[in-house]
Amino acid sequence: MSYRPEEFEKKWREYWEEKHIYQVERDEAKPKFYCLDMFPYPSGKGLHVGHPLGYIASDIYSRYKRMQGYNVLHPMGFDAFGLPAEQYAIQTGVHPADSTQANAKRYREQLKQLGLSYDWSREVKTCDPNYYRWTQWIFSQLYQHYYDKEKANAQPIAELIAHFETKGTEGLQAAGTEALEFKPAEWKARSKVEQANILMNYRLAYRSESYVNWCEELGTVLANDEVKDGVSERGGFPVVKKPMMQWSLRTTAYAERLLGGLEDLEWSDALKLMQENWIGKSRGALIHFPVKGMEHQVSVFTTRPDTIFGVSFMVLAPEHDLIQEITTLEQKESVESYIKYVSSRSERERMSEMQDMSGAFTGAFVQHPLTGQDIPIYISEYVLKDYGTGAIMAVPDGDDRDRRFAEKYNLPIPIIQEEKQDDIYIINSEFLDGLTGDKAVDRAIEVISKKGFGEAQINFKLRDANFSRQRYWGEPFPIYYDDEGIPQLIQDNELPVRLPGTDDFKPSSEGKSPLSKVKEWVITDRGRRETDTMPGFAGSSWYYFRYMDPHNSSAFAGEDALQYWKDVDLYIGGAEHAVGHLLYARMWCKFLYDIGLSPVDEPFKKLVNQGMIQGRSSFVYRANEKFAEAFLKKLLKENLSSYESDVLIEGANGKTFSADFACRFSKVVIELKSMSDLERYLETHRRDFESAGYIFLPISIEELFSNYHTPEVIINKIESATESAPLVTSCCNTGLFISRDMVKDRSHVSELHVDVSMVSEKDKLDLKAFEASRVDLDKVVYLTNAQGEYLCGHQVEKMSKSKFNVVNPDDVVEQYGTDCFRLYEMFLGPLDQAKPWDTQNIGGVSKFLRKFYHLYWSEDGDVLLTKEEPTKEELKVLHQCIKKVHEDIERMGFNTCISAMMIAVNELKKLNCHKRDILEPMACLIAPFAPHMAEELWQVALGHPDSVVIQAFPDWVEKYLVEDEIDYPLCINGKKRAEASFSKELSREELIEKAITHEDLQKWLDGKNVVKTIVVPNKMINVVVK
RNA sequence: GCGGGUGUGGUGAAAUUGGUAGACACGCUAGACUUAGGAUCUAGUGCUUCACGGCUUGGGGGUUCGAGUCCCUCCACCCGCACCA
Repeated sequence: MSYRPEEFEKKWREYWEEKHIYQVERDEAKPKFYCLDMFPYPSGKGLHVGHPLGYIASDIYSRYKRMQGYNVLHPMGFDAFGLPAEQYAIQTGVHPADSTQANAKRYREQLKQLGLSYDWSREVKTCDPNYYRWTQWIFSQLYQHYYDKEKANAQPIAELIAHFETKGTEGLQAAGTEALEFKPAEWKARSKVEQANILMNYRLAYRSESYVNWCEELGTVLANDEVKDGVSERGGFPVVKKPMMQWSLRTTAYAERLLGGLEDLEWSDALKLMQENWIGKSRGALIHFPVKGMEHQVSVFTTRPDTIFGVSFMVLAPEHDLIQEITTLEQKESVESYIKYVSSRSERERMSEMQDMSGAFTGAFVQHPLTGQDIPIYISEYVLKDYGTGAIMAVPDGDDRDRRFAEKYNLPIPIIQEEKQDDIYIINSEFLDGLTGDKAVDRAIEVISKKGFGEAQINFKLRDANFSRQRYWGEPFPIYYDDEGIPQLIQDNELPVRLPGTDDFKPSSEGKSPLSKVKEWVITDRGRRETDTMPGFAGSSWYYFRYMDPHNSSAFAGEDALQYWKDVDLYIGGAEHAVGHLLYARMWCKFLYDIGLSPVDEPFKKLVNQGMIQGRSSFVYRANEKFAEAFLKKLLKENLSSYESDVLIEGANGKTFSADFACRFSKVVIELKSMSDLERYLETHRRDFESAGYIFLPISIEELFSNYHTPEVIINKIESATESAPLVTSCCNTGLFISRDMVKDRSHVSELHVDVSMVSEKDKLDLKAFEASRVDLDKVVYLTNAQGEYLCGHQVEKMSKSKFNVVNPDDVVEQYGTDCFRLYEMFLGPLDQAKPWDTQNIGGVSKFLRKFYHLYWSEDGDVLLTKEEPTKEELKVLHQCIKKVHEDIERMGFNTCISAMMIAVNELKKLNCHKRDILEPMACLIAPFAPHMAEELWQVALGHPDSVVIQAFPDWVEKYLVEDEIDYPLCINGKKRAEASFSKELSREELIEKAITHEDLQKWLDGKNVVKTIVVPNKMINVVVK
């Protein structure tokens, strides 16, 4: 009986499930280990091969830890609220609750099929009312706290009110949106609404009118990390900045701690840097410039206060509050039209025209606090409203943008810096002259603060997170508005505020949530409910706590559970969450820590990003003849003579081609070294060609190949493709080269390359001959026929449904078995590296499993195991393997673990070893990687009554590893010239003696003097000669 | 523009602190035994040379007895951020 995973894998999965073997409870006697995967959003099409990479890695690690005696918490759940389900609902009418339910079910099945050791009894779903009840509860807590900058933690709002009543804002250290100032008496005199507004200025979850990213197409506001390149991350729709009344989280209050906390985390430097950049701390000064002839002042933040003598104009963001008040009558019109122009522009437009300076003069001036000069105030969109103070002092000699602006508007450019020996010195700046770098900055701040028109300041790029979404499928806020419009919390005992059922998910026009249309829900006795919902990151910001105690109905997690499980020891997931989820989750954790609920202030001790598994997308760019000719002319430049000739010339591998063919083909390949070159070329010139009336149509060719077998059909299909019906695909293959003539005349068949899988047996092409003539089809292929010409090629890119390059793991599992799939994903390369999915190596892994299996069983199904004493050699093989696997699992080097086991199996096979004493530990060793086979070997072959899952992971014994003889490379001047095996016991001198007298070295030593000898014990011997 | 990463055979990739470059696999070549469902086994396989040898970790330079690894410099690709004052 040979290795047939399909005959036992399912059996063991059922066995594990029946025995609840992965179910975990608190156990004070054992050390805990919390190993977490980033929970998936259950999208429509199920898992693809990229998903499981991280899951398998964390599963191997969890199983390893479990076998080492840890109490391992390894849960899974679903991030189930979010935009796609709702978009899908709008298109199809399927309620998000239903589609989410169905998708989650499918994900669960697929995950189970991968043999992952999750404790499913702890599953969480963010859209479950028993879950989001606590999301709402945590929101309430945020709402009821503010951030005390002095104590550096969150404090109850009641404290703030007490402070206002006794001291007003005096000595107040609360993080707020705006700096407010009032006396206790003034506070008491304020109306309820005014007081509520003041408190809003400090709450950690607050409502305010702010400039937000508005996405018309999605009908909602988006957080900064949900906007990429000026368009929405989901869907790629345009985004504009727009003032709106919105809920926000005061993430900025935690900026310093979010930055400082990174230090002790075991995260990759790259990831830490991404967070650091996002938080964007910078040191500088706040400087106030009095506006001439008015009470106002323009405050600016600058990191270079030492350039203050170089200021020649000021710039305000077009949204700056002061503009209305300072603009002179003469300038009013131009300022207003400029503001109007700016507000009409999308983020995309602003970004693409970054180099062009635009602006308007307000007519107002500030007075330079040191020189007394009049300095004009401009407005321009290059100054951002929400960074710093929304205004800058422009120093054209220090800043490139300021210089460009000055040049455009003919403003003076005072020279205040000089470069000498790689250092930049300040000049023409009185007391700053001759200073450089930090010294200059410090001195400037010193003088500025002494003279009282500014002070040192720290500034952050991080902004408060927008927390409102005008969408249906999210957590409702536990908020209603009373008669006076003051937001009021819904009491804890009334939670959850359930999401009402409705069939109308379309966002209403003026930026209102679909919930606003559910009248009977919105209107309550106490007032109108908040109709926005929370963003996707709300539920995912604390789910790691819920797994600790998922069924608790009186707390988000019980104290005992929190104390025991504490934090996540290992968190595995994609780098796409580097600044979104991971930052919010850290902030929520810090907040819960501040209010005494979390025992830790950082949730994820160690974090590993798995690399993306990319898909291989193939393309055909179709062009009519003119396009192709133009394209080729560009590429071939002067070579057009041969392009049109019929002369046969010699191609790459001594094969002859028509010049026509060879020229096009090889040139295209040579000129365009990669698909991205082609992409870039086409992108750059696309518009030119299109405007000249050429057709330009990207088509994927895969589906053609999977559905149609003959080249004729392929060509017909390509010809019939139109822009309205682009051809799309779903499988991987290499490229192809076809011309009409080649198809007609089968003698050319050697130049026709088609992937084997897409050709039926009788049409099988002469691939060998083709391979021999192959230039580099993987890069670019030129395709031509009577109707037009095509460029085919493929590109490695993110695996995604929209790119038609998705590979489904089910197919692979069905063909090779779960264990093989698991091993293969790990064997593909280092965990953290991005790699294209490619099944070409999978046979090797499958072979390895078979060999492993047949150490225990013969092909005929006889158990081969013997009770013989293992030899020294066999023990060495085993223990070397154990050691390597141990060490490599610890550093997440799963690919090399598998290599090590392959080596061991090859050696054991060579030794014809079927001894229990060797094979028992081997079964345990492979258990984290291939749990099904390990279980089969452990229980059936080895005859144990219990599961391999709970066995101890084998340990290596050093004495089996020692060698008596060491193979030394013998080097002359660092180059290996011979090899010899010497006893371990030999001294340095003896080794040198033996080396120098070694016969293979004599010809290298002959006539030379030995200058120096180097012996690295157990490693090498080097003789330096002259 | 700024920040980070990567670059090793035909391919995926190995190589604690500088110490035998290419482990382990795929593919390929030859042979064996067979022939059915992806076979298995043996040998070979970085390039080059008849050979001794020479060359080889993106290119160039340096430190060292010895460099994939350290330093300088240039190039290519990938990722993140981006009028952040």
